[in-house]
Amino acid sequence: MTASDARPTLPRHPIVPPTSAMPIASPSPGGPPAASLDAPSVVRIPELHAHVGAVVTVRGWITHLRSSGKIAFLVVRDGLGTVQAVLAKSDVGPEIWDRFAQLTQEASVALTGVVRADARAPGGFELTLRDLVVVGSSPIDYPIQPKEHGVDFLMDHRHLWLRSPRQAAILRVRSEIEQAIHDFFYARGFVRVDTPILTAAIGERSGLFSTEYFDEGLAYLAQTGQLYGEAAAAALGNIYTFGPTFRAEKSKTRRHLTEFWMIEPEVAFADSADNMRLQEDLVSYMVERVLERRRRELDELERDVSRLEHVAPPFPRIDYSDAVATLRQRGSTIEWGADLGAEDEALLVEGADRPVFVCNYPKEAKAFYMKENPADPRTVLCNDCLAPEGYGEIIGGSQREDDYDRLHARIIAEGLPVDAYGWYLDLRRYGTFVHSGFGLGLERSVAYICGLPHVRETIPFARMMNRLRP
RNA sequence: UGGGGUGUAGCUCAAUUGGCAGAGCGCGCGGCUGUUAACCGCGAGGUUGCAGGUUCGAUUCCUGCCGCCCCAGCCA
Repeated sequence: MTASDARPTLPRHPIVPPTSAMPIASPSPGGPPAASLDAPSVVRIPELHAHVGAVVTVRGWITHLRSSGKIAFLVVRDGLGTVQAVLAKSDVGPEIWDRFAQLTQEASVALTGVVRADARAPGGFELTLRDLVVVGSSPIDYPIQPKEHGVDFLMDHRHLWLRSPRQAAILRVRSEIEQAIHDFFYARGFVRVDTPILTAAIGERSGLFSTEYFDEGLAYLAQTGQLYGEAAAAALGNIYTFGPTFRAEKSKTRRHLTEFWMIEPEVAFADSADNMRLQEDLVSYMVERVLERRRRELDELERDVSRLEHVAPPFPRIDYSDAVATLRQRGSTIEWGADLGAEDEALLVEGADRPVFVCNYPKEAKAFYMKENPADPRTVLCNDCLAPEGYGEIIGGSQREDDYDRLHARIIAEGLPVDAYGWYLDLRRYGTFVHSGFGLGLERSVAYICGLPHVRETIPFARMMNRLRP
């Protein structure tokens, strides 16, 4: 089975403007923002520049307070941006001045004032206050200060940590990547298929979470939607799944979560080479979208974007056997047949300016459903996609075994319960077809693109061995 | 699960050979009309992770346990 070399191009026209904050229409039904003190329009902070000279209201949370006797500064965050407001005692009278004195970090407020361009203000614009209303007060013990904190403390206060600019930037990039993935597949005619989270024992065999399931015994939280995706590919041609997945492995590393999000495309009549082309196109598009639309967030994260700008097809392809030879030359003690260790992966990708494919691993190192390599039956038709800068595996993919007898034999050889795989084997009985797919780890991809040291910051509320709350 | 590290004020961290428990930030009070993690003065704030041992005396040395971090394995 060969694939066309022609690659469909994605539509370049953005679906939404490439800004970090969408313009929000004025809630006043009368039309354009009014500059009247009687009816100040509510404005989102990124839009303030369009209201210079007008009286507007900004609603948000206090992030910082500074007072200098008769003049005061407060910084407010509305979720889309931050702006400094200035309060002069002589301008507002004692009542509002007293209200300022009672403000605390993270109190929610409505600030009304005149928008002014001022070089002394962070961001270039500020609000000269005329009125200040406390919407929700905040006790003085808000735990997160504008200073360094330890990771454990921050994770314990994750529900509040999210409010910090860095964390908000990460979540914006994550959302952009998710949207880019949907747009990528939609443009190529893929159908999104949602696969079950509660399953009977099936799929890969390492740690599974279980729960009681009525009279059916134990149900397991899905580790992959792939097998279901294969069934859907025979119905729809090109599909992808996008959802949470669960691993009860006792992994404590910067690359592991017990609950993470995975994108699993499955393509009918695609071989392993087609599969890798799809992977490099997808990863490149994700990076491109973030570079194009989330520059501000990458700046906030101090990401070295030059490390992302070369990410484009084709990615280098290294055969597993060649990789082992290269690694041994560079001093690794790896033996043919073993999976690549983290150190080996780093060594292989060293100096690469884009992700690298390692192809066709030994059969013993990989899952039962991967298709035997006709050119070297010791190996299977598969690939890992290794991100540079030490981020490691962000994708694992393979061509699937489409021969009934071989698949049946592999299930037996692995000691898996054949009964449970009856429906999966059916896919090879009723019109078997060459097909391939892969699993892309969302959190690892976000960590790579954002340049983060640990996946725990790439998801709003990380689930790890020792972390179930908040 | 294995290897390495770490645990002291709300937070981030000091504490000499085993000898009075400290600083910065935050918080309270006072001062200051352009601050940028503002600044200046005063003040409150401690079961030194837990249990035991050595010692005249333990934050410091020893044993056990617990939490967390990093690395490895499993994987995305």
